Amino acid sequence: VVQHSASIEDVARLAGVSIATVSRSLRGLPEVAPSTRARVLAAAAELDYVASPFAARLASGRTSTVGIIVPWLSRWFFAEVLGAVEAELRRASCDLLIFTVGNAEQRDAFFATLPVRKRVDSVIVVSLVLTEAERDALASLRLPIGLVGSSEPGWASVGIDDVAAAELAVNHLIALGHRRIALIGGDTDDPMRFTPPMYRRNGYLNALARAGLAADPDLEVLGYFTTAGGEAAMRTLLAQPDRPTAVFAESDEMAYGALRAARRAGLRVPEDLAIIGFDDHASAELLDLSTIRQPVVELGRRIAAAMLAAVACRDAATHAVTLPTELIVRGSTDRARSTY
Amino acid sequence: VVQHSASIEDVARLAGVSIATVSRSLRGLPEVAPSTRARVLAAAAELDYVASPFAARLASGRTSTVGIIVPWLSRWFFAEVLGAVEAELRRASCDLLIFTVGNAEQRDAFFATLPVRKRVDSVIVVSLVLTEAERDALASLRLPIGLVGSSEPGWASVGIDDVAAAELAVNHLIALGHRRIALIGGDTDDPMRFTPPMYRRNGYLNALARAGLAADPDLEVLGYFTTAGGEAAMRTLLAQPDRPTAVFAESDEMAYGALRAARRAGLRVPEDLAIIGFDDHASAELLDLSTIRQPVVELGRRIAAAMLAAVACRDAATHAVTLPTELIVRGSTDRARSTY
DNA sequence: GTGAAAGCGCTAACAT
DNA sequence: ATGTTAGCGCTTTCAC
Repeated sequence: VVQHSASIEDVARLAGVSIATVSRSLRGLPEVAPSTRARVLAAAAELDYVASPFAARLASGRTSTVGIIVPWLSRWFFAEVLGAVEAELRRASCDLLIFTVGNAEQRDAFFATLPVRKRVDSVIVVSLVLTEAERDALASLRLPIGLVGSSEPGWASVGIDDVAAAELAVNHLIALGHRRIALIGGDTDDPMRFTPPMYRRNGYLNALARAGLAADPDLEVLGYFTTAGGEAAMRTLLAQPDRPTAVFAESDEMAYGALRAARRAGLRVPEDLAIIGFDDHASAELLDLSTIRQPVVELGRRIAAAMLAAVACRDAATHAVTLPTELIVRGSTDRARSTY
Repeated sequence: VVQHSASIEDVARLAGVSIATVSRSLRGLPEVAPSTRARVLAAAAELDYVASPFAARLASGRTSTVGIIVPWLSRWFFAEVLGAVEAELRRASCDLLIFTVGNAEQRDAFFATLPVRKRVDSVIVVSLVLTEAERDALASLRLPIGLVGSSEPGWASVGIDDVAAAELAVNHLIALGHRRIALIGGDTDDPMRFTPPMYRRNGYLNALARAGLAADPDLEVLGYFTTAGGEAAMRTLLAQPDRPTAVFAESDEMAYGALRAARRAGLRVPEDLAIIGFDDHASAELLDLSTIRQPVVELGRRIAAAMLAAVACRDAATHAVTLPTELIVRGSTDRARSTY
């Protein structure tokens, strides 16, 4: 005989109370006599009782789970955010449901069918610029929505100031005396529409303008946010007659590719070519790459907390929070800071 | 008025059938007339109906979710496995519940309370060597269990042959003529007990023995599976009077640290010091690091498929699958293979 | 402070 | 092939 695990009725019987009292005691509701609660807790412990979450969810209408939509799981930034979100939710014993939408097909499928329906009570969207249709689709859920890396009136969001951060990076290059500064970026017309490329490019252009430097379209090359793409982009840049002396890559991974291309071309970094990235990815210190650090874990923690709060109070949590970034100078832009 | 989303009754009414028929039609059960099914499907589409998973789970007793226990989310290997598992489960419209147990406290809490109880119908454990108590705790769930990176009689598992793979790496160094070969490893006595350190160290020792080389305890240093740890370990090794000429690091991330320490010490790689890692981590190619490639995505895909199969048929899926690894020779051991 | 009872929205056994 | 009905295991009013 398969031993059926204890139900609320078993606990009620053992404690000599009704199931309503068991429910109230176990959830810590106020209107229970301390002595009763103690008896119930003891009975529950003795029977090794855990409530069935599905029964509770069905009865209460609350799902105690939040959905999170991410482009990928295995890229550093997303894995880091996800870890922070998971940790924060676990503390509130809330479940996390992950949806990866790494390509257009998955993304369209997600917004067409909205597989979160009837199974989460809030949703977090990471690093996606939403189309109007997508925004409407999410809004139709009538659930609290939290954005990481973008913002929307009426919805909670956390992010960094990508424009200002990119300016910080490019200003650093300018301060070092560079005048021909290239950009290795993402596709601002990408149908997948991630947020960073648009903003970081704007920061790049702002910094140039402010320094009175002309923006040269030849110095903007796509790196597609991959190391291989960054390498190809760098090769393209180095093939030009009037080479840049410095490069701002919109992500560290693209910067790694740029570093490699530079090394393969026999250029010294930073003497012949200065390179700065963006993220402060795990390997950036190792590769002695200057970069912009963003508080990745904090982004995840904050948005998770905001969603928990939003579900708790029906109002709440529609703030847009901007977290600070930091310029990290290493050897790829400044020989004096080199760790070698 | 908040518009309550459609329930199965609404669909039944609109289609002019009973709720049982709706349920059968929507789940694709065989005993429904094609014309009836069409009417139901049309009604469901019109009402934009989605079934409540919680009601279905409560009624059926199946949870359609698998739990996965991982040490961390943000390390490359785990993120990669997780992504593969998620993709495979999503295709079967199965949910994934993640539990990170990155430190002893979390790990103990997990096995003490077993928060998967009543909420998953199978569980995957990634890269943990289970204590007897932990194994018993999991067994007490009476659920299909799947292991990645270890194995257990009666449970499904996928992994690589860590011993053989480590031998492959060390044999490569031996073939290049090295005689003093160091090991940068994980702690085999670590209370967290991850699987790789034990096996990979055994492979290292086997290879030495087979080549008639004496194992020198001074050449074994802990790198704790981090880049910083690997760097510290390498420094320790380089400080010795009779330096090693080659190093096998049990992970690429430790190898990165070793590379850095070597560079800082002014040593040429591979001429003065050959370094080989393990994983074929995303940055390994970039850093021109020789390594052992393991089929990370396939590990995840396989174990997920095994769990789905195990839940479908009550028997099934207790196989231990070993996937092949591959020696990747790059410039860190063999100048001729250098990409620079 | 506690209990009785009516659901929550499905599935599955049984009846037709 | 379809309908009826009894749960699944909780939460939550409403009485007491």
